[in-house]
Amino acid sequence: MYVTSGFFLGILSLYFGLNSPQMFSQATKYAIKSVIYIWTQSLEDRKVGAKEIGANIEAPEAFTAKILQLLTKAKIVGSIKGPNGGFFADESHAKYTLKDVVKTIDGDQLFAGCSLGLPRCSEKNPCPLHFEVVKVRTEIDHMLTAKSMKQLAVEVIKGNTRLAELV
Amino acid sequence: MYVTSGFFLGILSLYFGLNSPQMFSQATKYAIKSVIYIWTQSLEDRKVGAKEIGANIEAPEAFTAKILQLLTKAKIVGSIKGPNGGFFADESHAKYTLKDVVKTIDGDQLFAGCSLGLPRCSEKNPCPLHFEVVKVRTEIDHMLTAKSMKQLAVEVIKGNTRLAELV
DNA sequence: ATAATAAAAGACAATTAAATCCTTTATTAT
DNA sequence: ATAATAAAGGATTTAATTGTCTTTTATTAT
Repeated sequence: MYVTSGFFLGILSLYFGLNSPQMFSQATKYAIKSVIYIWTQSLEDRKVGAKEIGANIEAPEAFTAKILQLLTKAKIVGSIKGPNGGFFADESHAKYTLKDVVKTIDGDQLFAGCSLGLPRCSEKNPCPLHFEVVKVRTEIDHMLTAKSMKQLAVEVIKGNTRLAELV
Repeated sequence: MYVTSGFFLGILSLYFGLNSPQMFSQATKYAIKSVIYIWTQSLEDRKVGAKEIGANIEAPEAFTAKILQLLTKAKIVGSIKGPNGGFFADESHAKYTLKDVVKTIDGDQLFAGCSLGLPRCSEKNPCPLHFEVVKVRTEIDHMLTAKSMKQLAVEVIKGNTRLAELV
């Protein structure tokens, strides 16, 4: 009796299950870290390029550059082309919070709409999770609006929090 | 002067941005609704097939069947093959909550790990969101453990909540 | 025993998100 | 003006998630 050619295929078979949906998309995580990093540098009067940002937040440079385009278009940070250019933030950007960043990249589905996907879920017509989700969203809203991106950067500068692994 | 062939391509150009990460993956949403639906029927002593489940929770049948396999393997519901078979839930399944369902399909990344992806994020070494995320997760944990799947089904039977659109 | 039923399992296709690469545009220093 | 720099824009690739289809296995009624 011979071992069939399909023997090893079983090992490679795709395990369905074990996804990993998290609070934020990967793109939003990079966006949050990028904006905070830009602020840490702008508070010391340095403009930064996509390459430097990617390196400091441990994110792929090209993908980070795409995300920076969206953040710039949304006016959450500023950018200047050419030599001595780069991304920066100043007082005109000081009002923005995590919520603005998250909405720019992921949209508002973390805050709005039924968590089970029912089109007409409401107080009067709730899904099984409706009222508990309202409470969770209250906390999410607080998390995303409590501090400005600038304030979050100050904490990083102080060494109280960090954007990447320590070496 | 002629309109170039690429004219309409611009319209089709991919907008980067506007993703939609939500609290739960689509698979988990179907899983939650499936288990609650199975319970509503089991409480009236009916076993149900994947086809009926898919129809009643407004989910694709074949995909729902895959999810049911995982739920069955995790012993969150029971199943019996063959004529008069189907999915069901009884007192041996009465202890399970939303948290068990979510963990089975999505894993525990909604509750565990750094929301910004830092490998060694902790109280002593926190990311900028760490302490706020802890508070959000307390609420998420409450939402997912407050009631058993059976209790959620009772609310649906009573007409207090629902799993699909009303007609 | 046999046919019918329904879940389990596996392979595959489509869609969306993540990531990369190449070209164009704006700016600045020489 | 020209070369160098850096963001903006576009097209494409890769990977993960979502969704479908077909075959196999277990069970039950005839």
